[in-house]
Amino acid sequence: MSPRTESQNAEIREKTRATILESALALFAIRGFHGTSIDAIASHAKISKGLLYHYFAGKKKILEAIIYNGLAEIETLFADTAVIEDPFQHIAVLIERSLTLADSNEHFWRLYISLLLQPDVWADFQTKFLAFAESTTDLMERLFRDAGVENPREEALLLLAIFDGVGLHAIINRDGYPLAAVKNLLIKKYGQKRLL
Amino acid sequence: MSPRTESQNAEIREKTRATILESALALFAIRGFHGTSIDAIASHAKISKGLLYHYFAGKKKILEAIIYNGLAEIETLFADTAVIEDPFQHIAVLIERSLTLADSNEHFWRLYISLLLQPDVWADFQTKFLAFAESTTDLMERLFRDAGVENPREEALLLLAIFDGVGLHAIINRDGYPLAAVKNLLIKKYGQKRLL
Amino acid sequence: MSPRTESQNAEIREKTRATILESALALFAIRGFHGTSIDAIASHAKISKGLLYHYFAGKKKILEAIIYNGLAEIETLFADTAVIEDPFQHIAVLIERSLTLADSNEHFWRLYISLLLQPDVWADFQTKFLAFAESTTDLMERLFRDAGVENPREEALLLLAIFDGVGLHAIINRDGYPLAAVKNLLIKKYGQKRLL
Amino acid sequence: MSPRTESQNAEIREKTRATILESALALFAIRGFHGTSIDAIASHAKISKGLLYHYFAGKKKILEAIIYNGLAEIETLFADTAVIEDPFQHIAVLIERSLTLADSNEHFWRLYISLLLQPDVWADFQTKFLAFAESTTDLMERLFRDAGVENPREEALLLLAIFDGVGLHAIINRDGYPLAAVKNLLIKKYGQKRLL
DNA sequence: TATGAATGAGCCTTCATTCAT
DNA sequence: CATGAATGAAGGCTCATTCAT
Repeated sequence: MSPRTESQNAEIREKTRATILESALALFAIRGFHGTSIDAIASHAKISKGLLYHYFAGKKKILEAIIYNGLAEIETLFADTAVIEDPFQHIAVLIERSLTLADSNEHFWRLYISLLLQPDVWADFQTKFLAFAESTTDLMERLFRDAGVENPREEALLLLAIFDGVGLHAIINRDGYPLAAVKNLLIKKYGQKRLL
Repeated sequence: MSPRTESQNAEIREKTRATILESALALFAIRGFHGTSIDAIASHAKISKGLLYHYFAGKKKILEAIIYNGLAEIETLFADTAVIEDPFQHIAVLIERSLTLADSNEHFWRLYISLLLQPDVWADFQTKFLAFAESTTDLMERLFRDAGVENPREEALLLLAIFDGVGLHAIINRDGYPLAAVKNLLIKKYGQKRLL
Repeated sequence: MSPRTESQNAEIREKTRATILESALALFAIRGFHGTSIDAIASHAKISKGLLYHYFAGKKKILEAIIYNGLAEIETLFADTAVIEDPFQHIAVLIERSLTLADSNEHFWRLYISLLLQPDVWADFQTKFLAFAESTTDLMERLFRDAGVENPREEALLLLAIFDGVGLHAIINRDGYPLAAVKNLLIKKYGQKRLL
Repeated sequence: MSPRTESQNAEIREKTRATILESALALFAIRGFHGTSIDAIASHAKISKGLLYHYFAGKKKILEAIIYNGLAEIETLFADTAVIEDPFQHIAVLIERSLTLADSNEHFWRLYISLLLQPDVWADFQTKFLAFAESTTDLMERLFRDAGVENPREEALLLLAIFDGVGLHAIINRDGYPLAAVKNLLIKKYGQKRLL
């Protein structure tokens, strides 16, 4: 057999890497970082332990890659909302997308909250996240201020807390949670001139 | 010499037991269940590993005792609010107490959210908690209905999500979070006839 | 209350000591020396661990006392057979008593065979036992020689092996073993002029 | 570099597995199951503790494998005797092989008797063994009946007890035991028309 | 005489990581 | 690129023994 071409190899690499990350995320999310073994990840990804170490230097590096990817995805999701001019519509879109995110990225969500609660696993992440949260809060505060709302800072903090709270409940209750109804209620409350 | 009296022993046992539970909670909260070793708990409690097993049959039993105590404490906190007649005042008191709880019982709070997110550790807890959540939601829904609010079920779900969301943020940000201001905003929004 | 008299104390001591030894024997016999914990012995004897150490300096000392008692009992059992003059009758009585012993002292029997097979537990015992076996073999050999049997040494070794073999099977099969029938067969074979 | 071929791995596994079983048997036999640590087995086999668990899921599984192998070996040893037509010769061959076995498989022998005496370690084995013993007894009874001997059942039970009794003594006395002489005596007694 | 809290060494087992192929 | 055998440290748990009362 002829050897693989370089681009074939690159493709394989990328695919294997993705498989590992998906497997690790699925397990970390449900069992936690310490509760997930390298063996379990390799099994889930259907590769050997040795190969896994070819792709990632250690368990923590896998976690780092997951977080990196996850945050990037989130940033992408919100990147194009900046062009929305009307602050109320902007807020409505943020509500819509945030809650959709919790629904579609359940695993990442579980992991990310867990990591925030247990800073011991990876203190770095704490810092990185707080920076992200800070900038999001600032954006939201600006929107509320532009909308002429009283106490824009507190309203911003509250709405962001609502995102996490609703996301949390939606994930925990899973099938039983009326996410759409709650989302609508929120949009009704926030997506118009007079805050309810 | 005569042996210790039974009450002397009971006192010793109660004290040591409490120390162990406190130590375990402090560690579980920050490092997670799997991330906390029995050794660490024993060291923190300043007792030997062996003695720890004299008090608890295993790591999981410690967790169970912590959860049991924690839930009992929470139920106590809300037990006497039933007598409040005015639904708005009732809601205001619930807001007040819930958020105070997150602040004062930070460790339990961290642990409890983590457990909900990682059902693998103790599936039992999931069930027990969902029942608790269900009954709380029902109570809250009734209050909103009594208050003549539209969509009482969704409003109830939302407010409970807010409790957890704000609690989460308060805990994560710790010193930087203006919990009092957010609490006031909430009370202003919910503690009066016309929901804002 | 008046203090106990010295003789009352002595009585208590003797009784407690016996209880401990019985409990230990029952457990050692079934679970083995290493498989039996001090805790288990104390529980079985319904006394505290501390008290147990008042009576015996350690686990091994308990074993020693058990062996000592057991061997003494066996020696007693055979002591008065020396007066029997007819070698065939003598042999018949030895068969009778040996096999009865296995039946009545099951626990000691189990323990004693186990110790012989696992000399590591207590090498001392090995020596002590071999001496006992040697003297028993000599006695038996003399009986066979007096009876005019060919190969008295080998016959002696064989008969003693039969004792242990039958005892072993009787114990292992317990209820299902026709010990009486086998005993009769043996007495028929050995208790008469012409060996069968 | 390419990974080891499957057959290379199989060879390694088989070899290491055998080493572990041999080491474990040697130690279990002398010190008993509870008296033998995993550490001791690994040291004896000159592998790491971790590797041992790569091969066996636990201490008990090692024991099971040993028993399984041992019983298979014994069954092999007796499998081809069925063709012998003359019952006396058949019995003589069984005597020969049984006692040779005790001599050559000393370790397994020690272990197997110990396990029978201490059913607590592995109750399953008890059952499995009793079935084996039952079928052996049936075979032997048939032989005695074919040979026209009186009380064939009791004679069968007795001879099997003799196997175990002589084996036991041969093992305990080790170098000092005239196994050949006793074996000859037995063959003289049993290997001919008129039982002695 | 009697109790049971307390200790620490050691045991069984798991797991992140390395290495030979 | 890929495998799985191998290691060693650490984790959960047990247990003989000591000690204060």
